Amino acid sequence: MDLLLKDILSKIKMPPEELETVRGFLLEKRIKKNEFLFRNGEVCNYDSFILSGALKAYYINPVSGKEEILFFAIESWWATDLDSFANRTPSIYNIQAVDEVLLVQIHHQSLQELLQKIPKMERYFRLILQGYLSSIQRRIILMNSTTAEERYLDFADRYPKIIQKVPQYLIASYLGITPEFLSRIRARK
Amino acid sequence: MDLLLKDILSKIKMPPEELETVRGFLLEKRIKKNEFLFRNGEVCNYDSFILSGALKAYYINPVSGKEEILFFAIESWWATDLDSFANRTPSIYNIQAVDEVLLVQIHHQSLQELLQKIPKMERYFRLILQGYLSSIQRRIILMNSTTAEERYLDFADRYPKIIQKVPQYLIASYLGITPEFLSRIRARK
DNA sequence: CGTCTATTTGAATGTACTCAAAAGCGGTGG
DNA sequence: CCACCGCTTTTGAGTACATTCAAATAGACG
Repeated sequence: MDLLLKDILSKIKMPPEELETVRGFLLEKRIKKNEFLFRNGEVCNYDSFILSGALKAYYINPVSGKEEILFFAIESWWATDLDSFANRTPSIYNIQAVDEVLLVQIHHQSLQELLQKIPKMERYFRLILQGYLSSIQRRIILMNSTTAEERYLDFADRYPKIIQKVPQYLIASYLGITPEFLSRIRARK
Repeated sequence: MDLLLKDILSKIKMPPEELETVRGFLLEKRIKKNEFLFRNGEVCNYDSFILSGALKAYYINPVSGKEEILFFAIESWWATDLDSFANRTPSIYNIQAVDEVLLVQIHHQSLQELLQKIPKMERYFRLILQGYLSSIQRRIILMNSTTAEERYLDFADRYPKIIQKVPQYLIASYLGITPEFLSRIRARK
């Protein structure tokens, strides 16, 4: 839990007693390998901050019927389907534990109350979103302007921790290529 | 300017006198076809809300040397390089007017003051970011799981206004394909 | 050790790209 | 009003990057 409180303090100023109030809205949760945070079709009720472990978000390609990775999330990241969480709509993807994961969660309803009680937290979440928007935009640029090989090298460079714990066929899926082709890319280095 | 104030009221509650305070932080600006909002390498000092017209954001592919469209923006959208604007770093792309554009702008410094004076605006901008994050994530899914043809049909369907004003080779660039290939796609319908 | 899953290798194929050239189209000036 | 210019779109031929399907290896785990 402290990892989250530290993250908050790194982004906004907050006196200790307010921080304790924030703590009161949070829940710790442990989920086992392969368990789901939520599934396609459910409304996502929690926003989850990762203390340790890794999650994968994926959807099923309606044409091929295969799993496709949307993103991975590791410690210090928030993971949710924001559209589902914020607008109370069924999620279009799944989030599942890659290994054992320790989380801090906040329920949708609690978040509304927290934002009401401590409006400063609006700023915290705005800054979080801002960071994600930059990184996802960077990913779009990468997808449009580079070959699979460059994307793989960039990913390996940027997220070595993920490469270590996640099987190669999931990395391939994240990069938008087949596992066979990723294998060939790695072979020619 | 009213289009923006209406947008704010559609997302958060705000008494008229506060809304007038917000107005005081804003500037109207008209830019001509092909003029730039900012260029690659500059720090982006304004966040701009579009009242009318269309903008394109693009970067130069370092390998091919060609322009690649990151996004288009039309009325009721905010346009900026958020990373540059928020973190005072040089922008990695350009934003240029596709036709004559009417904007409401807020300077980076003014925004800090506005957020201080009217913290409710944190919420407005958080909600804006939330919407963009959802739509950009949707775009990633589309890029990974569909062919160029499906992407074009989806785009044509979703943004008919943009199709009307933007030349085809820019649409191709946005979709991550060559103009020749887009031409062939359209031919086979 | 055997089973199940993940990775690698091979061959044929497809989607999209490159380069080149032709055709279309809109504006401007003679 | 037509001719020409510059720019966009289309068409053609050859090529490259990445996929599919199939089969062989390699690894992990009970």
